[in-house]
Amino acid sequence: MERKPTIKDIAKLAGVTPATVSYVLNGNNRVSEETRKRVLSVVRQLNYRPNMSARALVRNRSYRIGLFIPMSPRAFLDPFFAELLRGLTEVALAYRYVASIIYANGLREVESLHIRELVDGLVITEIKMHDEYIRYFYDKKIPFVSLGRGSHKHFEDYVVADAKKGIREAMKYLYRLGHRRIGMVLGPLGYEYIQERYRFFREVQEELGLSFSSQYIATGANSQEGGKEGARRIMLRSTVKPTAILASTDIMAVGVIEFLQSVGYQVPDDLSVVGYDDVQFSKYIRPSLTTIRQNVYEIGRQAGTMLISQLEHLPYKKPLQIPVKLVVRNSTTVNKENL
Amino acid sequence: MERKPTIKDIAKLAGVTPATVSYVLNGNNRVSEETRKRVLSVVRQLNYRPNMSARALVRNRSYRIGLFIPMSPRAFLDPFFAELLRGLTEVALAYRYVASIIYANGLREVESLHIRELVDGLVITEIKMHDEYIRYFYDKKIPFVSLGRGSHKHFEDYVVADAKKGIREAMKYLYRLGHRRIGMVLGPLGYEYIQERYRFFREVQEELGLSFSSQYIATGANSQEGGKEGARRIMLRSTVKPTAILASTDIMAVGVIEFLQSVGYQVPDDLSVVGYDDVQFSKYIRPSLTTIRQNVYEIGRQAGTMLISQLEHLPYKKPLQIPVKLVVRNSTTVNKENL
DNA sequence: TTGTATGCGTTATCAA
DNA sequence: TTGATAACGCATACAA
Repeated sequence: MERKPTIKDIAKLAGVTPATVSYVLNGNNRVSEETRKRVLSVVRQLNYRPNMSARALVRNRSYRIGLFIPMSPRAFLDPFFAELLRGLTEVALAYRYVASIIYANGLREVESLHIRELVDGLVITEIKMHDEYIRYFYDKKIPFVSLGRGSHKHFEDYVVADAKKGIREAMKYLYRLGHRRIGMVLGPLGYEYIQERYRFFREVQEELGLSFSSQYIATGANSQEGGKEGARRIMLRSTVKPTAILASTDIMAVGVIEFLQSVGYQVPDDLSVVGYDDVQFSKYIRPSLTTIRQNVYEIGRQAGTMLISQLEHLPYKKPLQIPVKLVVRNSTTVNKENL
Repeated sequence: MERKPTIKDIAKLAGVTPATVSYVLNGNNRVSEETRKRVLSVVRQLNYRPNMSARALVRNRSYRIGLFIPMSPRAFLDPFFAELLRGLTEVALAYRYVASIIYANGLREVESLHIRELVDGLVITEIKMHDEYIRYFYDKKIPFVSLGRGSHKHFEDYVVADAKKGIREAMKYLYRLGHRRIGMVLGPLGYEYIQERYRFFREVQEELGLSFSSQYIATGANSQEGGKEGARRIMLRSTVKPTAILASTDIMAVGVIEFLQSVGYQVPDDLSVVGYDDVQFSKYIRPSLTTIRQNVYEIGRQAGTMLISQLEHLPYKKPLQIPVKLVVRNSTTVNKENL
């Protein structure tokens, strides 16, 4: 009979009661060094691992964590989430948790989900109306970690990428290539991370002593179409054209390139284009895209660790910032005006 | 006090014992219609939902299912898995299960995972050495559903796409465009789904009365590089060049196109190229890719339903076949030789 | 057709 | 420092 050993088996073999075994396993220190050793040796010997269902029942936990994703066609096709989930899953399994996607479209759908029956806590991504969700989960006392800071005062359980450094690297790189008139095509400003990328763009512009012109800025949907449209507006209304364009996401950069090519510009010879994210297709398009890469997998890992630490009342550092870096490919080159 | 109602609360209010409530909830029909109604009404009234942890403990289940993925850098960047997981997650949640990724690289790593502690069952994807995994899980009596059939005799819990129909549509489409010399660039034949796509290619060739020439066939890694290499070999060794090439995956098609362009061919004017899968980047590359689309989301849903039905001993149809369809974009056009 | 009693594997309370 | 024992919420064998 190959039945899995239970806490009782351990207790019997170690000559103690289940309670004592439980104490040992849970780091309760009101137990003598001697019995602790004895118990642990039996645990190893039988390769005992606590039954998570039983533990879940008595501790009123599910040992599941969720990656909260706003339901939208885009969401799941975005490799960003897949990478995130990979990182999250990995730390989850290490702690004997399980990570799952939880998706819902809007707070009303969230209400109907009975989130606490599904998971012990959530990692929420940089969704639209981010603040609303943060407040909601905060008020409902649903444990969560946020990707992106939000605007709440007393909330520090978040992980962010060092977007400023990314933007700065990209801009400095363009600057060194001789670019002075740098435009930006932005996604919807309702998203915190878009706002942030724009703000840093402005700040770095100042650092570099570049003048600002609203002619070179356009917003649009976070899509290929949006990128095309943004590029079109910038190119049509500017008398002196920009020599480089930074897009707030890779997918918009694709649109930018497409528009430029459609009206006869060569990328990067006539105009350099930089993306943001480094999603999978960035290296497949022609020209391959120079872009700012976030280590999304690492973000997932850190967020997962933070969430589980919070759930288990373990100490942890918060908030957390993850580095980013510029990946140079073929959509950028020297500004020939300066040659 | 807003405590969640338990089975005891229901029992008390309905004037029965917890056992009776349990019978009603689990469809045990040795209970009178009258008490059943009474119980159900109380259940609805208190919005009672069984505690899954308790149920998990007593039934020795975790109510988690896993999507088994061979750990590899490629795996997670592949939108195929993301889509699959989306479908799986959706049915899982409907049944109050939770879906998670389980990844491992090789059977040895699987061994160390204690899979049955993590999940009640798996959906396994079309991995290399597929058969080995099928046999392993089969022998270990770990419930699972396979994507792709494998070669086992008495195993029918699988979901497949109708690849033959997809290949046929693509080839017929090329045929109608005047193409007669159609080549194929293939990924590693160790994968069942690659073998299958090749086999159907051959069968449809016969159907269409096209002659076969091994000159037009090349295999390589399932990657952009592999696609380039395959196209190179086909183009170098053939005296009469093919007018169209079918790639076994989109990513290989990208490589094929890249090679052709690099040696001065125009796609689609000189050569038409067709991919398979319709992953995200297929519409972003230039020319955008004509490809065979599988409804991966639906495959995920069906596989999930099959797995849960198996776990819960519900009746279900097996095996299952999902339709595919050709998506025509800009990498294919009429064969000008025939104009 | 329904109730009683017991067990699932842990953790936690209270004594000892 | 340890042991009995009672929960946790549900399912089920057996009795009534």
